[in-house]
Amino acid sequence: MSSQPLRSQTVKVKDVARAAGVAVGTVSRVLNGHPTVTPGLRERVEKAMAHLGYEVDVTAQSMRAGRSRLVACAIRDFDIPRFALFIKEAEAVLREAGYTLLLASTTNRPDVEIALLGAFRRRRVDGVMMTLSDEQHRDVREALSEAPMPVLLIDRDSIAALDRVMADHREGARLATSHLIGLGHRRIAMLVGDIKAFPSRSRLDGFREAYSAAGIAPDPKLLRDNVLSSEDAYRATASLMSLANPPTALFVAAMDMLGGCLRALRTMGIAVGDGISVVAGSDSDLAELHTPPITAIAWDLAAMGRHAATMLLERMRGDEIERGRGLTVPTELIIRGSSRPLVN
Amino acid sequence: MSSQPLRSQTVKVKDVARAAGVAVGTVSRVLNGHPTVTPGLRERVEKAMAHLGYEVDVTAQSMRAGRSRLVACAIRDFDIPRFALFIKEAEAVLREAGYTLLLASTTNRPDVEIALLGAFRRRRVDGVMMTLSDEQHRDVREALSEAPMPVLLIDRDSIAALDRVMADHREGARLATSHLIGLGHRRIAMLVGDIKAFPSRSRLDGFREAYSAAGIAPDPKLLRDNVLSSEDAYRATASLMSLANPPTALFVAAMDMLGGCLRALRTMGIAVGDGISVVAGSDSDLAELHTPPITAIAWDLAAMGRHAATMLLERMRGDEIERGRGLTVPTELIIRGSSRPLVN
DNA sequence: TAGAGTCAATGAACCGGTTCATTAATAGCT
DNA sequence: AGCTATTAATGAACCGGTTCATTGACTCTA
Repeated sequence: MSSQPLRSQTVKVKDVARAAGVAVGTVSRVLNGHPTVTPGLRERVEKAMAHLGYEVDVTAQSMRAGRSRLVACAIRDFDIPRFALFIKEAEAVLREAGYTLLLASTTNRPDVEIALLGAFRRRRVDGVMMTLSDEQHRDVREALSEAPMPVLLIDRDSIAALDRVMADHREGARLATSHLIGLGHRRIAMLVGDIKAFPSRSRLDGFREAYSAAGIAPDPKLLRDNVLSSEDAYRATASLMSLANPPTALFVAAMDMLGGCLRALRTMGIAVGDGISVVAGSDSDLAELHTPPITAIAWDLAAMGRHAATMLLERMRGDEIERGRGLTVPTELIIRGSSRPLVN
Repeated sequence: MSSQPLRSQTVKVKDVARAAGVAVGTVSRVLNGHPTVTPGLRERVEKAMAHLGYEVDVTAQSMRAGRSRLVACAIRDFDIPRFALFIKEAEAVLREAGYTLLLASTTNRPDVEIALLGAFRRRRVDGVMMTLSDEQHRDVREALSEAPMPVLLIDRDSIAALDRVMADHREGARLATSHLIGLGHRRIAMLVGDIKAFPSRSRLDGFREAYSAAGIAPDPKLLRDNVLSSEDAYRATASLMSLANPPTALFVAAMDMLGGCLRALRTMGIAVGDGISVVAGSDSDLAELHTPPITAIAWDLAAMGRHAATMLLERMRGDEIERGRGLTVPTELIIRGSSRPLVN
């Protein structure tokens, strides 16, 4: 105890071994909690490590082991409030299990998705969770099938060989649409995102299912897809409300697009509830606290994040599990004041 | 071109070298774009790499180089909508420069912050950007000063030796408070987060500055600190409005706490604007689209993210720059309908 | 007491790149 | 032609851990 702990920068297992009077193999075994180490020796090694301020070099461990204890998460845009919750919960579960989360944005482009998968395998990432811009894209599917590490899809379903965590958007959309039809609405406009991806596709399915269950048909002119930004939602709403025969209800099914829609209605002087009924495809403070409060579809993104991380951990552990498990989180409709009976 | 590209899994520089009829050193130099390679050889090596499906092992590169091309971002809670924007922009700048972002949540706890710094250095992370729960915490400061990689503080200012990117919360709060005082308000309640951290501390400074500039003193009973969750905001608002002599204006200065506050006001049947003036410390869809719209302080978090990444890149590049640069992003007050003249 | 069996400890080899001292080839100059 | 200067290419050594065949000490049994 005479000297200061040395600069940990340059302390290696070899130095610890020398200080403790053991072989490097023994230090390594102490480091990894291997059981075949005599308690006395273990203590001596641990003392030496503490005294020298030893810190293991994870890059060296990774290179030797061929794995990195890194899990990558690539989503189309993490500037989506609800997605942050997903990531937060997934990160907590992964860190608890000794993994570190690596984050990247795909900007919803197939070429970026492919490039990122390449970057992840070069980094010897142990697992990936990601969204896909287009589930049918050939090159992306090829890149996925060639990936040496397990990949879990976030809110995507069309690759049966992979694990998937989804929300039941179809049921949510069906509930929302039935609710509006039940209130007498027949001309319901729908704003969705990219139909090539699962969430918008299944929302559209649910929408149509509700219509056919009621024995009526939706007006295709009232459908707006590819609504991916606030500005898109603003424009779509404005154009819909400018139609000669405008909709009586607006189902803003794309995630986080309510703001743009409400902005347009306000600009045009259309009152939510009275002038038009509105249902949001995802819940938010805005939906809850708007006047009137907005009826919305809700699901547990925190649970989705936890499930995603847990499933991926099981897969990385190499547990004997069937290939391609799909887990669907339920959706519910929270009825508020923005959806009202149709008055002639 | 007779055979299929081989499994890249096991192709190493050695294999590429053999196939191209060159030494491993040459392959390495081609890989890294080193200039001293004859064009003909370079092409042969590149052909061999493509044919064999060669992929570098980044963990091996990291171990040899002692750096990882990884930048860590640790913030208290990334389930804060505006923060997602910061991360998104920072990630884009970093990826452009060849770095990958590593994400972790500190849950605003010093022990987690210290543990994460340890994990980052063991991973040979090249740079860190992070928030701090308590800028004066001794152990955290020690861990920071011992960090071998550059660290940039996000919205923190008290460690002059480190690079920092901040928002001008003091000025924002001063503007907001002056605005309310100008409208005749004297009993302004303030909800802030943790005073140990820069944002809340400087907001409080700005608040007091506005009061003293007006030659009056705030009522200390109307200050609520440690408002860190929606529930905290709800309770703080409810308790303030239940006072015998309640405030006439509410300055919800903590980030993203407007929802909890509005929920409490709605529950108590107090009308925003008429019953009480409200100013939000951060802008949002909710603030903009509420009825009435909420006066709010805004700043450019995307720019903060870009600046943070850029400054960190400069530091990692080892540019000759002064130690501890601080960059402050301006704040502005967006006046909307929720802040009204005091009527007696 | 000799021999077999058990098990902790050892340390060289290995993971897959990069680096750099050395070698070889070429160009330039007188 | 002969010598030097310049530059490309080589490949062994190295980065810092982990692994595993081997060693050696000790226990147990006959």
